[in-house]
Amino acid sequence: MLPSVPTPSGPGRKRPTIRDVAREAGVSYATVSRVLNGREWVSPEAVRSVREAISRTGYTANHHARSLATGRSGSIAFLLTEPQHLLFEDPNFSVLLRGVAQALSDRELTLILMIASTPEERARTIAYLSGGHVDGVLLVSPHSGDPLLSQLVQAEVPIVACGRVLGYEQVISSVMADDRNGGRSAVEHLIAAGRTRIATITGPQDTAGGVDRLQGYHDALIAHGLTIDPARIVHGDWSRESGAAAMRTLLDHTPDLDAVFAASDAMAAGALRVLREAGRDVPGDVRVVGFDDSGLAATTEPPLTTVRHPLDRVSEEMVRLLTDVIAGRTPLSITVPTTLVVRASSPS
Amino acid sequence: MLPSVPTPSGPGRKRPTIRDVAREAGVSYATVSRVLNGREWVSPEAVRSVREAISRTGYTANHHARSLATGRSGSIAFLLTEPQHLLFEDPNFSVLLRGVAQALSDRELTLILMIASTPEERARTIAYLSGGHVDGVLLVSPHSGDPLLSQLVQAEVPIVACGRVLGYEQVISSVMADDRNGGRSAVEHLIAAGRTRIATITGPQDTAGGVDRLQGYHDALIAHGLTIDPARIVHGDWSRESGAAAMRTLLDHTPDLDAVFAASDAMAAGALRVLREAGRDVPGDVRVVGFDDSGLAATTEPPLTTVRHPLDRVSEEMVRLLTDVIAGRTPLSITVPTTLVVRASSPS
DNA sequence: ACAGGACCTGTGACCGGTTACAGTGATGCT
DNA sequence: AGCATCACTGTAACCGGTCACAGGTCCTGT
Repeated sequence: MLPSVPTPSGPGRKRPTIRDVAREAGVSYATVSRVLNGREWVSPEAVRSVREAISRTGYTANHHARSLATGRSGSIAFLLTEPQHLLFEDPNFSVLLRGVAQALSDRELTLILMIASTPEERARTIAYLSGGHVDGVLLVSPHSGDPLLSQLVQAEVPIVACGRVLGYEQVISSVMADDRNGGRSAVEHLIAAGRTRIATITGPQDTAGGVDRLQGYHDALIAHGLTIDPARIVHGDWSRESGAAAMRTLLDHTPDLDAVFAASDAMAAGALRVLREAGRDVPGDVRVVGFDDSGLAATTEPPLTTVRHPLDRVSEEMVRLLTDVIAGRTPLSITVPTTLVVRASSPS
Repeated sequence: MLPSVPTPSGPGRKRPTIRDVAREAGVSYATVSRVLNGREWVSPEAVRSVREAISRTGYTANHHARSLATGRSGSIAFLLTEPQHLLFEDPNFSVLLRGVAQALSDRELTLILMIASTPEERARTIAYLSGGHVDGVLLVSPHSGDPLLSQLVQAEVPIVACGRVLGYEQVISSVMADDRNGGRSAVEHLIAAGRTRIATITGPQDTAGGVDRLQGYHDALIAHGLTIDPARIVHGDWSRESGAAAMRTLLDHTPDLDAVFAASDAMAAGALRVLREAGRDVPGDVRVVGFDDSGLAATTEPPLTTVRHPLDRVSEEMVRLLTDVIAGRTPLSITVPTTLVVRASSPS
């Protein structure tokens, strides 16, 4: 007989429990539990009849009960500590979130999205996370001075951060792109094209990414015997507007520049606009290279040569690392390689 | 005495339970529970000593145990049924997610992000959601034919969708922008500027938004005695590329057009690029109006006049509606008003 | 024949809360 | 004084799972 669609719920019917299944299958509830978890010895007939009873009753396990009994929740918090308007507008953030969601889904883990910007939210978050409701926490670009960090560490929650967390390297695992070599390869690409008066628009210098990408710029110039001119280094905050502002400053102070390395695509896009307004041809007069290879990069005018920030790899590694830490591995920081993507703003 | 920082956890120490607090406070655990939930009669001294014991022990309630006992989980699923690469790249999606996250956080509800694109994911999702692990589900732009919908409805999970769900109006609450009037106001703005040969690039016609915005276009033309020329209506899929393709078709078929209403900003941006390449001046030769007022709109060249899709209102209303449905209110569909944002692509 | 292991199953305690119910003093009312 | 009521508190059952432990078969080896 074809089993009709299981009817897990109906008007007054309650959801079937493991006891209901046991009764249906004519075994004890412990046996049903064993079949469900598949770890111990159960006779083939018992397995079969339990399976049948499960599909007949439309049984699904109650995660809350299971979590209570095992102490494992099967869920991971994705925690945002920055004011969220900054993050949600960042296309990189969306890509990271998507990757993490997928990686967790693949492992049958549940993703809990938490915001901790206001003081009350932060207090609630701490209580929630240290309350053992999640098995681990993924942090996105935390500020190293954030008191939340020390509280989480004290609560001994497994944590993996996106980006090195200065001062917590021993206790918080992290995954980050190889920003330094990425920056270096970007600038070397400009040098290889014969440019020598290369400016840079940096990211915030209190983030590991901002520091490392600038360091890569230094590395490349030094390696090729070029002098580092402080006037050619202007700081931005990752945003398009800050990139535009920085570009104006650069055109004012070092008008003879022949290339720009921007530490984010958004800043590069702002720079491109200012260059166009100033009548500079890209890439003829000035070559431009960005960083991230976000969705933006392919649609600027001209399309942007950029360093690909492999966020899909990063998210996958974050989840892998977190499951390792949950399983007891000691914290670890890993770096994933970047690659240069050449487009029209600085052709090869 | 200043109470030192509570130490909720330490090397071997287990988290304190309600029993530990009761012992500390010298009352029974039922009394602690009563204090926690604050619903019944408890003497002031008992309240005080329990409060003290709680802060002394650093107690936080175990949500799993509470959910098990009450049948309420305090968490809401944000469910994505579309292939997620489509959604995560959409800036509107990020804004909606941010709004929902904030609205849930304000109500002390937890947001669980779920992806249901592959068959296995869908099966897991159904099991999870109908398993009573969440109190409600927020759906983002579900396809009306999706079998997931009927299963969720059958499982009697409270649902609120973003966008009307054709065929489920009676059982699934929804929140949507007033797309029809938004489209109408966009086109009337063009008519008011003296344009008469107005084309439109629509969204997919199997989504409520796509249909309604086109309907608004019809409404405006008819109301002002203009004829509807099928050659001036081309379909897109919301994306920039489809907008560009549609614009090329329009320039081919009705080169005399003097205005375009695109049903999304991304499509409008694609259209702008094609118009510029074709040497048409915007807004001189052709006026362009978009829809959504996404981040994109302010950064196009020229900046885009657009209909503001109030996603912050939408997300707030979705959560409000969902809590109502969970509390037993019958399903309801609501519409939030749109407003025209005038920029350079069609100045006033 | 019987000890011992492999295989399988059921009982009952437990996870950490909520809540129905039964009780206890103190007070108010007749 | 007697009794009902109010204000408060504790006991115990329950939510739906997991798992340690104690058996019970059956087979094998001596």
